[in-house]
Amino acid sequence: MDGHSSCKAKAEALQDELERTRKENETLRVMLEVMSSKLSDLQAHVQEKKFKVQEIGSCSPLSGASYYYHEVYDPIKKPRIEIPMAKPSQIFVRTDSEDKSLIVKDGYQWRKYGQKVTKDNPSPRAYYRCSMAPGCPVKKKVQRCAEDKSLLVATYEGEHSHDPNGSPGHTMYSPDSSRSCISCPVTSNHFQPGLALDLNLSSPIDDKEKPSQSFMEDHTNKNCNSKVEEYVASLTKDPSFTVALANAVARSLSTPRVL
DNA sequence: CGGTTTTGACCCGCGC
DNA sequence: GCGCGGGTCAAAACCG
Repeated sequence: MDGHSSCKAKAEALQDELERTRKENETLRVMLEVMSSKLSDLQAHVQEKKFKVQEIGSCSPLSGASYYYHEVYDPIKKPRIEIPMAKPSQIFVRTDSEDKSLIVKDGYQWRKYGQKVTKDNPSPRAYYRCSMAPGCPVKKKVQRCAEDKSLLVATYEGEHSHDPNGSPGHTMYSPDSSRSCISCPVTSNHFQPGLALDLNLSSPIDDKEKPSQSFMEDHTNKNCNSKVEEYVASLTKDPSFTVALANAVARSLSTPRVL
């Protein structure tokens, strides 16, 4: 008699779990749909930007130069403003706000040549030059975001005259190229997740910056799952994401999408 | 000992 | 012309 009741209890437990899994699957399906929706929006956005860049290139007296839109985070005026300019690019890196070092790990070796406190930001700005190849013209400025101290803003100028391994060449790796990795989404109100790039593959493996591209890839692969978990966790904690999720669900119910 | 960091001084462009 | 502010220089200190 005991065996029979325990079997029944097990069956109920399994059914409960099955139900829970179904609900979880449903939730994940909705999230996937939202992600797909956002991806489509972003792709449309990128296409729009490309079109604008082409327009600027054809109108500008300096149309020979490569121009693109520079995304600038300006917490005082607007969440994001876009200024057409020649080549400097910005990345945002989430770090520990207690960490005083202005180090952005991006696969290159940098030599610091100056530090200044600027008027609009109490945090000092650090100036770096690329030290991987003599004569490499690339410079970068790193400064903490005035509003969000845990956020580092790195501004790059110029293009590397060598590859990330330090060997000379003209691969023209640039921080704004596709090697960027979204490893830690920024969920501040001023940012849309995915628009803030984070190159800081924060790992205690080695404090030195690794100039090896393969290191970056290996590291990315090893941490891929945990990063995805981190990403999902941060999304579910973000109230704005919850609102966006609700809106997206409402939208998908009113206008069914064909994927 | 060589490379890097720190930091005060200096330079230069810009607005008034 | 002057003052301000951002960017760079360069000597000293630091570090592995």
